Amino acid sequence: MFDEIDIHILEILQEKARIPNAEVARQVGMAPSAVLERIRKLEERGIIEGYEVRLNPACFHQGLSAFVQVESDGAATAQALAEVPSVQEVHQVVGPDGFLVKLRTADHTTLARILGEIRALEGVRSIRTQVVLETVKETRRVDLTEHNGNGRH
Amino acid sequence: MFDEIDIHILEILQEKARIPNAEVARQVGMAPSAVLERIRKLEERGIIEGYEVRLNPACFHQGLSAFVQVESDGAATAQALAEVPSVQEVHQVVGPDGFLVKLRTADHTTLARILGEIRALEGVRSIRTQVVLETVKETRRVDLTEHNGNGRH
DNA sequence: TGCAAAAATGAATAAAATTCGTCCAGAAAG
DNA sequence: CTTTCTGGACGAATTTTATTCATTTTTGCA
Repeated sequence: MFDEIDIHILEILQEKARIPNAEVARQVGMAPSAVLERIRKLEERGIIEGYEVRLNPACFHQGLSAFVQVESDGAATAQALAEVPSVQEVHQVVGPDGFLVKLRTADHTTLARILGEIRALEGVRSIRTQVVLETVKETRRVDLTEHNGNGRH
Repeated sequence: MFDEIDIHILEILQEKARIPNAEVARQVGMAPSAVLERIRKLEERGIIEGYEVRLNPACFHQGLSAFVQVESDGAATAQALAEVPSVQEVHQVVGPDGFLVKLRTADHTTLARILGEIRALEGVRSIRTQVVLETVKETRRVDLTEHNGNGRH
């Protein structure tokens, strides 16, 4: 599905996505047009899903994170959870009808309100909340180092 | 710290970060040079932390997610957890010396191995694992809609 | 080996990034 | 009430990129 040059390109983009294509070409030692072609194909194949800006949450009154274990009747709840503002992630986990929800709010007051909303959702039996004191690591990077050379998919 | 034009710019970049600056300028109805200036200042102030490519984890043998509750002696463990490959997030949570770890692996076999590694870390008393069956929502976007107009910080 | 498909190249052109002198509006100072 | 100062925004000029495409090179495979 991709070779070591693609991996190299992806590493560069993973480091700094808003970089000119010509600069990527320089770093991988290829013509800009060839690199452009490769990137386009990576996008077409869905290997690259998109490009995003990483914002500092604290600058937008979103400094408080929490995880909520939601025990619920069924999968219908997932959609409702996903639509709650401040909810960033909803994962269905193996076990007793559980969802794990990650959310971001401004402060404890807002958190309390959001938790109230979640508890009131149709089908929610109980919730257990874990407030984040400090985030030690938070990345979404994919480890590409082990993909050098092979790359079948 | 930023005004409604900055918000507009950030919304555009949040949607699609690898977009030409000239196009952003068009959308906000300003000169490209002015938009460039604003984006640079947002970067300098740390409001924009960076730009990243979003890759499809399934294409890189990272299709299985799990959350691990780690009960540990102290904060020293956090760093060790953060350094484990596959660990994407480490959060210190309020409660009995707990860390919440999010990780990504290829399959159950690899997961089992990683869990073994974590259990063996210095200071780790016990772990509880929740395997993700399905991820319903997963975003890192900041909700900018309520920041229109004010923007003090 | 040799063919066909895929990928890379390099040149040409259109578009974008970047720089910078100028201008304007609001704030602060006189 | 004017003057001065300051921060943005503008837009022209220049450098750099993006993009296209015809041509060449490489690759996979019969």
